[in-house]
This record gives sequence, structure tokens and C-alpha cells, in this order.
Amino acid sequence: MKSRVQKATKSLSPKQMEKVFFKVAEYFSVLSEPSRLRIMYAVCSGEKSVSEVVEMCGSSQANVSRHLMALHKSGILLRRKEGVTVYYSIADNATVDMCQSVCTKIAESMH
Amino acid sequence: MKSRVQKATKSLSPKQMEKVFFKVAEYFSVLSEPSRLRIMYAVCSGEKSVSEVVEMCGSSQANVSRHLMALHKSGILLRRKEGVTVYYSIADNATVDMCQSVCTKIAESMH
DNA sequence: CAAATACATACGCATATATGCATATATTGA
DNA sequence: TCAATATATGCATATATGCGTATGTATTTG
Repeated sequence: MKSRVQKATKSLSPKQMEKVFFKVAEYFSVLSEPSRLRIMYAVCSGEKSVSEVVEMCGSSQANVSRHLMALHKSGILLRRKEGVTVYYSIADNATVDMCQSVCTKIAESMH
Repeated sequence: MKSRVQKATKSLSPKQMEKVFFKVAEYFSVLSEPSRLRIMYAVCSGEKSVSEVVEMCGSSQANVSRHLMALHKSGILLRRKEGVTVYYSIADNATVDMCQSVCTKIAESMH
């Protein structure tokens, strides 16, 4: 086996490859907005309600709600409703780890 | 220490945090287009000239050139000129590894 | 110098996306 | 039922982004 990438994509038809590229792009796209990263940072310390995130991020309720929903629809955040309150939490720690890696690399390069 | 994220962001002022969020978003943004992921896939198997990538991706020369330049300007690809020919290559294998992880996860969830 | 080759870029257009504002929906309690 | 609270969403707008087309720039060759 030549590379990890070949291992990951072997047995995928060109059409399937296109689909994967599209989905991966979509995934990164969700993480490509400062507002959503700020929200991710708020939620990654533990499950939070919308209003808690609003409080922590200083953005408007409408915006936070929309971004949380986008993060949820992409599978990055879990959503749990309890009465009127909606709680969001990290679906997969791998996502947070990935953000953290990039974050660290960039923070280092800023010195 | 509570979490890796706190470790990564400790000693950063709110202003610096904002800057990091912005830069991380920018980084993910570059990887959030199928065309650029296709190009990354072409280049990750080894240094490639622009025309080689054009050949491999089936996109127009102008487009490939623009995307390669974007990937280079963000630090993801290295650029080397040799005569009229320009060669691009992966700057940091960590980026490819990251894409591959996401790719695998998504490819699996497609079954 | 002229032509060919390889790559980069300006321009215009179509589309996507983030945001503010207002409003809708859902749940709870009086 | 009415009011209050928490969240979601429709609409308008400003901005960003991708792409095709055409053209510019740099290098090599005859």
C-alpha cells in the first residue's frame, strides 16, 4: 500500500470519489466561519443551551441558533430538547481534536 | 488541566482568540471546496506541475491555477518554479492526514 | 525578435452565505 | 386562555466566492 490516502479511497468509483469530496468540503465548510468556531469553543467544554452559547459568544440569538442548527445538521453537534430549552453538545470528540490541532499550529505560527 | 482545548488556548487574550478563530476559519475555508480537495488528492501523491494537475482533475487551467495559488497562499502547498513550469507539493503531511481522516469517516458513513 | 509553452490574473456574472430585523413556534406557568 | 420564555425561521441585503473567458507575463526555442 502506497499511502493512507490510497487506502482511504481504494475501491471507490470516480463518482463516489466526487461524492466524498463534496461531503468533505461541506464538512470543512461548516467549520470555516469564525462565528461557528467560537460556538464550537463554547460547546466543547460541555453541553450548552442556546442561550448559554449566546451569553458566551456575544452574538445575537438568531445567529447563534442558526449556526448551532447548521452544526447539528452537519452532524458535528448533537441536539437535545428539554422543555423549551434546547441543548447542544459535541457529537464526536475527533472533531474537537482536529480543530484543536489546527488551532495550536496556527497559534504557534502567530508568535 | 481540563481539556486539550484549554491547553491550546490558555494565555491567549480574547483579541488573540478572535484572530486564531479567524485564521482557523480561513484554513478550513480553503479546504471547503470539492475542486480544491480534488487538487489536494492529485498533489498528495507527489509533487505535480500545474498542467499535470489540470490533466488529473479535468478542470480548466485557469481554475486549477487559481486553486493551487489559494492553497499555496494559505500555506497548505509549497510552490517551486523551474523554468516555465511551476510545481506544487504538500507543505505538511498533517494536512493530508487530517483530510484523510475526515474522508474515511465520511466514506464509511456513506455505506 | 517572433512564436510557442506554461502559468497567472483581471473582469463580469451567477450563486452562496452571513447577518440584522421581525416574526413564528413551542412550552410552561398563572 | 394569556403571558412569558426559549428557540427557530422568513426576508432583505451586503458581501464573498467560484467559474468562464480573455488576456497578461515569463521562459524557452528557433
